Amino acid sequence: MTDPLLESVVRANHELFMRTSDRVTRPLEELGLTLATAQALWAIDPDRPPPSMKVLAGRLYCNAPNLSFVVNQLVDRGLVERGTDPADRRARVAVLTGRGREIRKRAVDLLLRQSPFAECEPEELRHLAELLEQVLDRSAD
Amino acid sequence: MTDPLLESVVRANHELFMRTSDRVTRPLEELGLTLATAQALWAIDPDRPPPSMKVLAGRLYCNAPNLSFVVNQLVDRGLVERGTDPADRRARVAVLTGRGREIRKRAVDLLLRQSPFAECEPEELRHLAELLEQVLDRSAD
DNA sequence: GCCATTTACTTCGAGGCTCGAAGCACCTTG
DNA sequence: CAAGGTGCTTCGAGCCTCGAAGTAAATGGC
Repeated sequence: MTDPLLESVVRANHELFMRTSDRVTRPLEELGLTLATAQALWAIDPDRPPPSMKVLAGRLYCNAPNLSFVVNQLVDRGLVERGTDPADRRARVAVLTGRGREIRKRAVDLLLRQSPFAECEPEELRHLAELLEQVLDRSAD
Repeated sequence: MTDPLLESVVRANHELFMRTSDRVTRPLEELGLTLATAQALWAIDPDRPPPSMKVLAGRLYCNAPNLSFVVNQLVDRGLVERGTDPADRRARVAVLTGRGREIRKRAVDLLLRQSPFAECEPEELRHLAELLEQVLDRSAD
């Protein structure tokens, strides 16, 4: 009752993720980052309004205490500052510092270059992007 | 210098993995598994000769001590037994027990059903499988 | 055949990640 | 204004991961 095609796709998805993680762990250390902090940094787009803790936790599929822990690491490293949302004074937002923007740029660049997808032709990438985004949209909660 | 298409693909791949992990953690607990032990179990194909610790560690992108720890959990739960490779008596192999085969089947089934890819049309799956396997092969070490 | 080296694995200890429970501050509803 | 809900943090426990060190077996040089 298991679809071999589905199994192949899911396995490939997992393996591509793990392979990238494996390749990237060492170089990230030189930026003072772990995989968890790098992903959190990636999730803070400097060109958009700073996200609240709740929004960030949603993006990273983790819960509030975990996110608090990770953001603390970024704050300790001077990459992020906590702000207060004036519209809802309960909410804290994560704001990138100048150094945060710089390190984020380097971390994302590293993640992309080390990914097996980096060797794809533009045509393949276009195709993959379309298919994967479609799957993501369709499974949106 | 960052390719938006590449970024989109890498991000989608990561997100699909994390979303699956998130959905699957609770149900796996009912099988007595964590994500780490489930992945290890998945990596032991009952229809192939039992893999050595070294081979398993390679498949899971982890190092030897980590794998030892994870396999110990599977042994403690009665899902795996350690054997000795007669061709190289240094090497230990991971052999699924009867219960191991049963739980593995259920765990893999769960992983596939909960994956966002489960909602794909056969045509999409075929397409994705082809593209992703190609990326994997091309980046093989 | 013997000893040094290499390989496969395990144990141990430290540190990072993740989570539930509990508590605080603020918002919202009546 | 009171009661309940929401957003976040702290705390403690458990799991995951890794490097260092140690054991057993295979390999290579002599």
